[in-house]
Amino acid sequence: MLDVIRAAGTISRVGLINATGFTGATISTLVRKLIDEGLVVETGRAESTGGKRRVLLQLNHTSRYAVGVHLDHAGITYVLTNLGGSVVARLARAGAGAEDPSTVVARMAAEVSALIDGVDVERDRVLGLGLVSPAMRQWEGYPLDRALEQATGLPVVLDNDATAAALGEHWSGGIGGTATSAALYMGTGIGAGLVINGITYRGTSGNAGEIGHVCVDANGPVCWCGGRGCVEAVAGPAAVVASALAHPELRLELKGVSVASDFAAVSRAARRGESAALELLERSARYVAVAARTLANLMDLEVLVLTGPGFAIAGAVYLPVVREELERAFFSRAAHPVDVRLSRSASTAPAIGAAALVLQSELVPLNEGLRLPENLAAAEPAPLPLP
Amino acid sequence: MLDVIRAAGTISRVGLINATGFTGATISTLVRKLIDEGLVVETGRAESTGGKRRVLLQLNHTSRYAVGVHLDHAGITYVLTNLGGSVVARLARAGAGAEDPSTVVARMAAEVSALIDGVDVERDRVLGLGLVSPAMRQWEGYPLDRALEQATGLPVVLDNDATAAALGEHWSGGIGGTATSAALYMGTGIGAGLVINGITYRGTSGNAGEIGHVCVDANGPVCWCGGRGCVEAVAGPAAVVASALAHPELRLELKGVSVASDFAAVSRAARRGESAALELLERSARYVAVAARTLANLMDLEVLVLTGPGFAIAGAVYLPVVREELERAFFSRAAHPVDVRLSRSASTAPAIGAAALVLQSELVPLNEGLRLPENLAAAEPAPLPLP
DNA sequence: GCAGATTGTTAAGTCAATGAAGAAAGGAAG
DNA sequence: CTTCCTTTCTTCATTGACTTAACAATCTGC
Repeated sequence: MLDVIRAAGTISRVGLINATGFTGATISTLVRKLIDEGLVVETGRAESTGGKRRVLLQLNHTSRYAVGVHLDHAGITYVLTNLGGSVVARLARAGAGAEDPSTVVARMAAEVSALIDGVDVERDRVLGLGLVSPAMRQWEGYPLDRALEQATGLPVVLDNDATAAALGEHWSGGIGGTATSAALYMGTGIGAGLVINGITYRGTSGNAGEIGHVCVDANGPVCWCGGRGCVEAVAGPAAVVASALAHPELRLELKGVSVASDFAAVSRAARRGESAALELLERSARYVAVAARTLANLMDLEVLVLTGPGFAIAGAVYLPVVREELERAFFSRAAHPVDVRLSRSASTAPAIGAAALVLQSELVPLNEGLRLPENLAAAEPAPLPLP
Repeated sequence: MLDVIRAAGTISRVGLINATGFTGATISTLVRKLIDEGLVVETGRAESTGGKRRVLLQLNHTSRYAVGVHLDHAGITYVLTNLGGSVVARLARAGAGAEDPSTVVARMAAEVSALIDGVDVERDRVLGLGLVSPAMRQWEGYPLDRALEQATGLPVVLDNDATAAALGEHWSGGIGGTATSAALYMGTGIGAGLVINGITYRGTSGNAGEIGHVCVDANGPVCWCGGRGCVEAVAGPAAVVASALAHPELRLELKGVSVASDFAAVSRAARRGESAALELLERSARYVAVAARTLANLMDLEVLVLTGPGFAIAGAVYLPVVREELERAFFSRAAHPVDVRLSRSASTAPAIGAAALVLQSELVPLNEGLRLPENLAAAEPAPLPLP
């Protein structure tokens, strides 16, 4: 319901009737409830279609907020977004380093407070805190979400970068009401987040969208995952950096500090016009494009967004290549195109996506999503034969 | 609800409470309704867990039936299945050939009647007719489903082979209650059907699961779809047959009659021990396995079933190769394995799947499935500024 | 045979959504 | 301006799915 209003931007009650299939009566009461809660406002009138003019509705963007946190090796990024997913405050601080978990949590809580107070948003308008973090090194077993919940007093939602980014694009990226979209995320590796009918698809063990290990060359080099020719091994950021280091003409300031910073260095070199660097990126782009086509064919995608720090810096190289591949070879292109776009906020996508997770989880009732996994095989005692 | 009973095989009311999350009261009334309708029967008691013993429930397999029809170039296959998806009658007849659509429909109606009457099943216990057919040549525009509905007096459901086969395996293949499963279907080409949480995923334009055009070699030969190195172009049945025809040692009785029969000939040769034929199939299997890994990684699959006429005859070659690939290189194998199996009824899978479509559509209420695609962008007149 | 545990049913209440009826707002023809 | 029609939006009684609470029915163990 809210998702439909969000997708449309501006819509009337009659528009909602058509979009949702509910009856006028239902829409009427539902909309009034949303208006009473302050989530929706009436913003104007449409031209008449022969009778009474329609009243137009919009999300009340300033009625609720969400905090998104991207915890990474390099640093911690905080954003505060409004109901529309727009960033209203931003903060970047040092990463966790070797600090003690509880110390970091305390610091994060303080920094979140600073973020919220800095723009004078009332605390009770903040719905919660979304957190995106890589599989954390020595934090094994530490209940990060519980601790943060305690320390900040906000509900905490956890997820991975690609899934969060996909939801962030769905929520705020102007994707509209498309049924199936995906976000290609390039950070240290390559991942994909999948959004189907407005809800994220995570798969059996939360690893859906592992596009990094899609095979693009059955006879290619062996990947650490056990397969051959995975995109990540052939064309991921680490592979690009490795090629650059091995390249005779490319003696950049690559010191193997981190994959992310070295990949950025290669991208800068390409932008400066160094053809060797550009070639490396274009080669990578061709493989990534092939993996994107594979994904689009399997899921019958409508929208694909390139996002994450990797595409923030090198998106200009990748976008045309991926777009061309899908225009030329997407299987269902006769039925519909795949809209390939570059995120407008690729570098902060994880943090924004983390905030979107909160908006989604707090505002979309469960029954509008997919049902919970059914815990079958519930202990059943042995059956006895009938008398 | 019915799906949970089906998945469990035998389950008590308390088991249903745990599996569905509903309360005892709800289960009680719901189960009584199902028993009154004859869909479910009480079949025994479980051992006590300290108090009253649980009453065990099962689907009443003989209470309802469904007809599945596979309309193909080679012939028409009919099956009648019971509520459990087991075949109780089977019929194979000549294909449509160049006959007039209305003639074929009349013949099909007669053959369906013969099928049902042959095993003395009451007509009103037959829920409907599922139909699987390839994109039909000159039948363009003919309302096949409506005509069949008229001629047989049964509700008709249409779908494609791979999707139907996947649902058939989900319903009757002993897959149980797994959340995500897929069927790899090999007929004239290669396709995949996806079942997520018991409902089929079709994608934006009904083309989801187009695994035939997953890329397994970014530098491979150009496929008719526009891409390079698609599995179907590199290792599909047609590619295997083409290699066999070009092979110097393999002068089989291949006359290029049809891909299906020629692929079967190659498979028979391999089974006879002709090493050249076996090598061709094993090469194909390696590529198919790689595509299967790609699919499993993207969807985070739990179960993958090989089915369709292609695997019916050559499954023994493909199964171990696919299984090995997924055991060795499936990304999430640490979290859970992918159960790869060969369908027990691979050759009739489309027909059985067609029947399963009926069981699903007639018995699983809409609200338990995914919601309908929302037709957004409903004509909205131009907005006027606020006064 | 009785206490305590467990299973299953019934009855009353809640909540989301609906259909039917009407109120409110506008346009067009006289 | 009045009358009539269309369209939008609301109100209200009803339905259906589900829940809580109380109770009835079985079974085990002592």
